[in-house]
Amino acid sequence: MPTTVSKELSSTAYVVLGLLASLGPSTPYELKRALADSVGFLWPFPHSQVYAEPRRLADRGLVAERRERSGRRRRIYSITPAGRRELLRWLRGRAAPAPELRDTGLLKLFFGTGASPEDIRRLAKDRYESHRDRADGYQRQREQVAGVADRWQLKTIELGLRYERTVEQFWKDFIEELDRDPP
Amino acid sequence: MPTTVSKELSSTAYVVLGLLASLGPSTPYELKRALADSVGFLWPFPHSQVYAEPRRLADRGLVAERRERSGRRRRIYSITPAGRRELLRWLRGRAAPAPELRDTGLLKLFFGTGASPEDIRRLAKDRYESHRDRADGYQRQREQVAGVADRWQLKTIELGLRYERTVEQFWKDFIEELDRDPP
DNA sequence: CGAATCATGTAATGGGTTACATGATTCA
DNA sequence: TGAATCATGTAACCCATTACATGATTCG
Repeated sequence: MPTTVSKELSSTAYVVLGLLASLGPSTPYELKRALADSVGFLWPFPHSQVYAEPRRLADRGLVAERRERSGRRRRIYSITPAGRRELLRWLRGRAAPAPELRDTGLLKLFFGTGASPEDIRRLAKDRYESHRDRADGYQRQREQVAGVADRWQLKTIELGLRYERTVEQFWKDFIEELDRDPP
Repeated sequence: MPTTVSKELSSTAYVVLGLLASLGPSTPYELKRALADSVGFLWPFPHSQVYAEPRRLADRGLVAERRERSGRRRRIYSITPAGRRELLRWLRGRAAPAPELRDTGLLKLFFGTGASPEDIRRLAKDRYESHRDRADGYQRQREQVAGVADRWQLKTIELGLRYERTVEQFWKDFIEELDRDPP
């Protein structure tokens, strides 16, 4: 059971480590819940991962696994000292280059010459509404957690909000441009 | 060799289809080049994929493969009528929900309570510069391709630019906030 | 008490990333 | 002509997604 870290862990792994560090010992299901109403908006993953990832981390000695003694015998994971060290090391290290946009709506626009003007218009409208709704969602979320979340977490929500508003505005402007200057 | 599409293709697949549709018959390496200076900023993938993906598409009958007769016998791919139909179908369909942020810098900020104030400051500075440089890159790219790219492609670059400026501004504001109100 | 829904997990598949490898060309 | 760099490809591994499955609980 080597505690040496062969290569950089996945971001999902750090999410799990981070959650375990702040929640204390947790079952996979508790991780899933915590994910849903905290980092989930930033780094979501399906619930199968909250079973797989802690197991991988346990193999590296970064979390410890024990079982309930009672009926269900659920697995309970807790972060180890080595896990805390690794989390901190990651936190202090340089962030990987920011990801590209990877927005399928934009991708469609890029190949838009193949589509009809109505298709483009539908796409724009669809994207506009979708980002507007998400921005509204962030705004509500920010109000809801204003009391409980810490300063840094609030900041991340703020960037989410700014991002969605930017994209919303982009599609809005684009629609108006289409009206002024139809293709 | 069934031309029926069992399930939705990956976005990477549509990038390849779209490129083949606009470039005409191409070798994997030509695809790689085209990717690098067009959609690459939107949907990048490593060059191993420009070999793997056309093969997958060929299995579905969406592209045709032939080999050079000369020395290298390189593979040359071209989009088939079925491929064009599929590309168009995708273009006209609803876009998948926009992706989450998935920004590792933001992720570190989220777990920032574990780090020291200096760590946070370093992170902010690093992210600020990185997004600023990328925004500058988009601006140059927009000027360079202003003549050749079509209207929709220019639009996608514009969103890239707006996005990067938004994030740049976020980290800039954040740094100033840290100065005003140190943690 | 029966049906939803929540809770809890495993299996299979496939795509993406990384690493490995080796021809060709260019150009100092 | 030798060293970079470009061109071209394959292999292996890992992780994420999807689908499958079945206990528990709630609640009408």
